[in-house]
Formats: sequence, structure tokens, C-alpha cells
Amino acid sequence: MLSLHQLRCFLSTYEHGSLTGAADALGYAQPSVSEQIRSLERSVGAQLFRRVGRGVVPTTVADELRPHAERTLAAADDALRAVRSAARLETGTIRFGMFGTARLYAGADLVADVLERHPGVRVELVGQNSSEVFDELRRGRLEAAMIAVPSVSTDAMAVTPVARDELVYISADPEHVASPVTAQRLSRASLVMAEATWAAEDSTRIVLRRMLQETGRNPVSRIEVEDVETAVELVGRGLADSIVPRGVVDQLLPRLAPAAGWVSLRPRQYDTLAIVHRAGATLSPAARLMIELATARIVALTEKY
Amino acid sequence: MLSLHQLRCFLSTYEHGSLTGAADALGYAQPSVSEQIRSLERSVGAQLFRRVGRGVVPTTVADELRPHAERTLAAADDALRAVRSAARLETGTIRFGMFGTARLYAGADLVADVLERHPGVRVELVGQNSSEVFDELRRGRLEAAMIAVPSVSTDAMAVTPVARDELVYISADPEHVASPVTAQRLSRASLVMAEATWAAEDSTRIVLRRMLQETGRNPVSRIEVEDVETAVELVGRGLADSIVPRGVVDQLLPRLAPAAGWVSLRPRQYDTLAIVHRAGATLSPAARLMIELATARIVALTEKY
DNA sequence: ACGAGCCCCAGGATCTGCCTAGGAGTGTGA
DNA sequence: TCACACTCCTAGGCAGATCCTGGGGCTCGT
Repeated sequence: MLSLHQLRCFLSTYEHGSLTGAADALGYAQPSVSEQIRSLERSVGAQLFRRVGRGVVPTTVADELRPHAERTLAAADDALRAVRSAARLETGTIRFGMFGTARLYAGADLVADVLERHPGVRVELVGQNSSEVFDELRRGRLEAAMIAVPSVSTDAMAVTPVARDELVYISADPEHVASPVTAQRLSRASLVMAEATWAAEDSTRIVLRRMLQETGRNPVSRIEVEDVETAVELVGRGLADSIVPRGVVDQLLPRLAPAAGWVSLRPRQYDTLAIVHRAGATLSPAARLMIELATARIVALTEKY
Repeated sequence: MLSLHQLRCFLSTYEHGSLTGAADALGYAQPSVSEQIRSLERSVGAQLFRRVGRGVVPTTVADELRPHAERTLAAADDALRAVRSAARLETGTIRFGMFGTARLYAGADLVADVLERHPGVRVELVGQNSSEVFDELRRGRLEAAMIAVPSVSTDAMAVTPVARDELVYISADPEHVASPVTAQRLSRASLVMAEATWAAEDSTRIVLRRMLQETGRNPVSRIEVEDVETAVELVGRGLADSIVPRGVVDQLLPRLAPAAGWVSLRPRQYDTLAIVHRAGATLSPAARLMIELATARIVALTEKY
């Protein structure tokens, strides 16, 4: 079977015109190189050197082999270099899961942070939805992510909370936001909710469902839309009220619903923003980096509330 | 240390998304592939797969490695293919030593014979001079050759005579070629000899020197030129006589010296055309081919004399 | 002719590659 | 919910590869 080691010995021998010289250059004893050349000759089925008293002389078959051997070794070297540089975060791709409000608050800044420290890398910030990200993590396609979770409890996942994100009530009707909204009032509200596709698993819904359990009523949304921006815009037009994380108020209300106001729930409700990865996994440097940077950004943003 | 075997296991694992699948495809047991992957990860200094219950999932570093691994394996494959095809004489170069009259008689035909049987090969028919060719053989730069030798006796060289080539006297003066030329007459002749540079070692000179030893005189050439063609032309102009192999008479006299005639020496003298290679060497298929073809050509040409 | 240089062979220590067998974790289906 | 199927890992052992040292033979240059 052909091996890189054989090719290395071959090239060194070709260049030195001598097994002894090749062995010296490679740091081996002469019989070792001799044996490699012999096994190479056996695997290609042709003599590569004529043994001629003083040294060895390449045959025309060896002339034929040489450029190929060089190409092969160069390719192997490139492979090693590429992977090592990727492992050192000089090149390659960094993939990180980030969903919803976390991305809304800190996505662009996080990418900027990474590119500043590691100018050569590609960055992938993936995740359509918290539970989809969770699934990717379970399947191993994602190494780590920052997502919103209703609470900190899972089986095989290591969940590290980094910030709380208050869920607040927003409305274009000043009366609706004049005082904190109780479960009673909430259950009678006309709401627009985002994340239509993932309604059952969306962390905000889960929190609300838990809150409303006390009243014995199920939370009912009047309108379902896919993205938060649309929901906020509908609130701005007075067509419905909504429940959104506190950060969204700062980010989107001035722009999309300038007429709307907000107020806390009573009791206050929170989403938890957490770092999640498979339990028991040793994290790569890339993942550790992303976790550190994302945590710093999110903490900086949420600590002012 | 990186190895092709590791890369093969890596690619198979990458494609199957499973060590078991890769092992099945490669015909190994699963722990063997597992070990190869582990050692590859150690040598590149990064994790390549996340072990995730059911199967394994490539990391971004693995994504980076994959194309390089493919290139490396392809290059190794090309190397093997190139060398094997060269060994089968489908491609590559065939080098053969052939000097002087042998080449003059059969060079072009020999090349044609080789190209007909092996259309893909390059042919090198090398050799300025018998003794230079001999030297190349000693140094191993040539594997085998057909050359003119004064006699069959050497130390480390295997010399196989294939034909005799009579040395004859040529002259533009009909009287000079009216009857066989004895050593006496020869010693008084005014001769032009070829192979000026190699005079001392030229096989024709050695034969003549031996012939003239009986007369107690040294052979003296009046004119020294480099190539046989020039010598023959000078004979044609009547400026000198010469001694050339019998075949040269047929090849060159009609064209270069139509007025000249020829006659044998007395006693007749011969050059020996022989196949020469290092004693004790096992010959490559290419060399055996050239020896066979060259011998056939030379025998066919000389047997009519 | 003799010594230096180079290659091959032989024998032995170590390492690598591969296998089988058994154990642990995960996901699917009854 | 439990069990089975699937996958990976570890452990231990065997065969072959790799590499070394020491010794012999050949060639070449002095």
C-alpha cells in the first residue's frame, strides 16, 4: 500500500542520489530508507533506482514518479496547514446557533467582535427558531448556541443561563399600558403573536401558558405572524396588543410602532437567555470564543434593565 | 504523522456520517477506523467529528479538511497510475544507448519499431561515442546499450555480441582497392579517421592498432575528423583513404563518395556490435524490449554480408 | 593495493494496525 | 414506558511494519 512516508523517502533519495544521504537528511538509519524504497518499488511494480556501487541512480520510472510524488506531498502538507490554521481560528468557519431576541440584540455586534479578533474566518450565525436550534444541537450539527428557554431544565443538554429578558405587554392604546397587566387582563386581551410556525414550542408562549394556568384559561392569540417585526408593526397600527421581550421594545418600538407604549406583566415574567450545548462535551476553542463573546454582549445589553 | 490511510478513513467516515459505515465500506472493523480518526485528530490538533450517540457529525474543521484530503488522495492515485502505466510501457520514457555505426544502420528503424509497439512512450536513443556510452553504463545512468567493441572482454559489464561488422578499406583511387589491403600497405596509407575526440578509445582504432602491431609501426592518420560522414566525403574527393565498417559503405558511399570503391583488409578485421549492460543486473522490461528490437534489426542488416 | 563510502542482509526491539469481545449511551418502535 | 437496535468506546492480544545495530561485500579514488 502506497504511503506518504515512502514518497518522502523516495524524494529524498532522488535528490541525494544516495540512500545514506537521504537517511541522514530524514534522520533515519540507511537500512530503514532502503526498506521504504524497496516496499515502494514493490507497490508500484517497477524498479525506481539502479543500485550502482557508489550510490543509486533513478530510472526513467523514477523520473516519471517524482513530480507526482511532489504534488502528493504538497497536497498533504496543504491539508495539514489548512486544518491547523482552521483549528487556530486563523481561517475556516465558525458556526454558532443564535435565535430570536438574542440575535436581534447582539447578532451584528457579535459577528463584528469575531471578525475583529479573527479576520480570516467565516462566521455562520444560524437558527430560525429556538426549538429548531435545540434540535440541531441534539443532532450534533451545532456545537453550541445562545437561545431563549422558558426555564432551565433539560436532560442531555448543558444549559447555562446568562441573562433574563423580561416579557412586557405592548399596545397602541395608552389605557392598556397604564398599569401592569395581570393574568386576568391578559386572558381577555386581543393579541398578535410571532413565531406562528413554532407556536407550540416558542418559549414566550410557554411562559405565558404557565402564567395563565392560574386563571384556568388558555392563552389565545388573535393573530399569528412569523416575525416579531410584523407583530410590532400591527401593534403600532392598533390592530392588536402583544407580548414581547423587553429588549424588543427598545430595538423595534421607536421605529415600527412609535405610538405604542409598554408595561410589565404582574407578576413579572421572564425569558431566560442561555448558552446551550451537549452535556459532557468538551468545547472547541471556536465554541468557547463564541460563548464568551455572546455572553459579554448579552450581559452588557440586559444589565441596564 | 499524517498518512494516506488516515485520510481514506476520514473521507469514508465523512461521507457515511458513521464510523461503522465507513469501516464496512473500507472492509475494516469499526474500532480500527475509530483509531485512525483519533490519530488523525491528534496529528492535526483538532476534533474532526462530534460523537453524538447515533453516528458522528463532522465539525467545521472537518469541512475544511475534506477537499484537501480528496486532493491528496487523488494525487497519490495519479502517482500510482502514472508509474504503473510507465512500468507497463504505456507511457513514460525508454532510454537506450546506441552508438556509431549501430545507430547509423538501425537507429531510425529501432525508434519506429518501439513507437509502433508502444505508441505512448517517449524514446531516447543516447550516445555520442562508444566509450562515453560505456561510461554512462558504468555510472548507471544508462541501463543497456548497443555499441561497437573491439573485443569481448570486460570486468563488470555483461557484453553480448550480436553481430560482426567488417572493417574495410575505402578509396577513390581504384588501384588502392584492387586487392585486399595488408598491414604493410595499411601502414603506408594516407588515412582520414573519424571520432577525432575519442581517438584513443575508438574501437576501430583499437582493432587497427592491433593489426599493425605485427608490422612494428603505429597507425598514423593524416586527417582526423569528428563524424564518419565527413570522413567518407573526404575519401570521395580523393584527399585520403579510410577504414570504415562494411555497413557504412552501403549507407554512405553511394551518396557521399560515389567515385570511391572498397576492399577488405587482409587478414579480415572486424568490429563486434554487442549489447552491453552491467553484469548481474536484472533488466527492466523496457531494456529487454530495446535489446530484442535492436538485436533483430542489426542481425537482419548484417547477416547479408 | 588499500581505505573510504555505500549498499545489502540478519536479528531484535518497538510501534502500529487490526481484530474480537464486552460495555455504555441514544433513538425508535411496540 | 420499556426493550431492542444501533453506534461508539475500551481492553487485550496478535501480526506485521518500522527502525535500529552490526557485519559483509562491492566499487571507486588515492
